[in-house]
Amino acid sequence: MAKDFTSRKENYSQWYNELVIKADLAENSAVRGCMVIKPYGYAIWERIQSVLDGMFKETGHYNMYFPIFIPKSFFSKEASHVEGFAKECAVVTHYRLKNDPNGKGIVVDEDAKLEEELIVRPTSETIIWNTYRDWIKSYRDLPILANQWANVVRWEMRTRLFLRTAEFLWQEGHTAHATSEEAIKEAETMLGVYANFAENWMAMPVLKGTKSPNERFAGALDTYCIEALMQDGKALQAGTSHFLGQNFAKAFDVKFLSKENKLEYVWATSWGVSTRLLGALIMSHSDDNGLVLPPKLAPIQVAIVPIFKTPEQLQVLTEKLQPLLSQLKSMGISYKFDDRDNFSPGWKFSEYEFKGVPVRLAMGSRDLENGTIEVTRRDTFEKNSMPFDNIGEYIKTLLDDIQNSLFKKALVFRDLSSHTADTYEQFKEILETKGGFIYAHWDGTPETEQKIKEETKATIRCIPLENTPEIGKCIYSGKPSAQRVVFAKAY
RNA sequence: CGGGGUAUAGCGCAGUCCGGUUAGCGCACCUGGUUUGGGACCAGGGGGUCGCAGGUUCGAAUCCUGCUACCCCGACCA
Repeated sequence: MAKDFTSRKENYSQWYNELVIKADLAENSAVRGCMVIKPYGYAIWERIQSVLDGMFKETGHYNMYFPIFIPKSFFSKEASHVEGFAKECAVVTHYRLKNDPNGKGIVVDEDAKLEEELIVRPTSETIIWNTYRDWIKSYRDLPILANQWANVVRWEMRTRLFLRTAEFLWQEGHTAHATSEEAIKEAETMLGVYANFAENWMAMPVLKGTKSPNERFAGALDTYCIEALMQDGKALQAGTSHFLGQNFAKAFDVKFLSKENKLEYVWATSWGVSTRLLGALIMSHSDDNGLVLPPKLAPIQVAIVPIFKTPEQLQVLTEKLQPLLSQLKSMGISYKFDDRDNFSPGWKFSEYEFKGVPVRLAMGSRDLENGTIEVTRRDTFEKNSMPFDNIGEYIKTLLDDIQNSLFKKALVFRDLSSHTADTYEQFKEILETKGGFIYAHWDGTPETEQKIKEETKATIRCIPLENTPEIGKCIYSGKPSAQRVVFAKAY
């Protein structure tokens, strides 16, 4: 196989970029920091959307849509929220252009200045809670379990395809509850949905946990997250779910009359995942030959390449393969029958490898004589000549097998890349030599976390939920600690 | 906003130091032919205000001045 990519181990960033371009997922746009998602990349996003949306509906949620513009005054009502986002907001100040009076081109019409500037949403809590005030009067109006699929804009200084772009696609759930307990349960439920999706669909193991105060969402009382480990030993936050307490209800004056006829503030959550999941998916499984997609999310699960010289030969192969195509269709397996005559079989093989198609079938005159078909799996490159009869059933089990083995492989990698450190020296050495997740004791103060971040670039990725309490001493300050937390360098 | 770099065909680049015919190469594209079981080959062809503006010169992609855009490393990234 020809090496078309920079090796993962030599230059991870470059490998990642080449992969995204070559697999035809996305490219940089003419607009700084923004990305063009190409049809193949978008097809994967649509798979992610459809599975997640189904999970949301199953847990009682529904969709809605709010404006992309948020009046500046809304934005400043929750103090820590505005502080968290102020530095990366795009602002609309005018609503009209005009021809340049001095000659060429077009200029902003200064007469068309907005009385109040509009913020292009970096997230929608404020505009949604401003509306919830009108929707919620009684405990009978609760809960609201709403979600929105949308784009948001965060004006980042430096961007990377899928991982951090100035504009990105995501879903944001915004729920309203009568009690604190119910809201916390909601935040935890949605974290569970995300973890389930990551592990069982993306084949990507994740740690579930809560964020330290430093890393918490601006305006939240508690932030739950799932953290995944990439192949270069850096962590990636793959999804978050926030318990917002009554912060937004108080900021937007959202109150309801309880059963007891008492006026109370509403409890809130918000939760989201973005096109960053595509970045996570790419980095979790891909190799030096291109993308590797888990079958459950692959837009094309099986590529079928007939090998022919003449139209007549293609005709024979097409007829022979037709029952298999029907069978795959009836089994709900997505396939592409690639009978293009302007590309050689070798070209097609490479293309499906770049694109991470889990299973490739090839059939030519030799197979016709022998009653066989060639089956190649993308994750291991294992290639077998199989009897053509009943190949459909075999493919079904093979796809399941690939899905499972991708998860297992990623899990083994994560376990091998997880370490414990008991001293600061040990901690720094692991960071430099191995990377990965480091379980270490922390005294619980933002100051210590900040110091460690400044000195090592590692941050607390999460305080794991499934963790046995263990008394110890903070690696930095030596003060007592009740459990280990997970440190890593992060994207 | 600091430090470094780049700008030449759709993409990737050479040519610039040391000015001199008609600006070149690979990929892609078009035509014809031979090919097709791991990115085929041959022949022919189309495509360029050399980032922008000024200057020096008989002559500028090349030298000088100014500007602009983009990339990389930092700062930023709930």
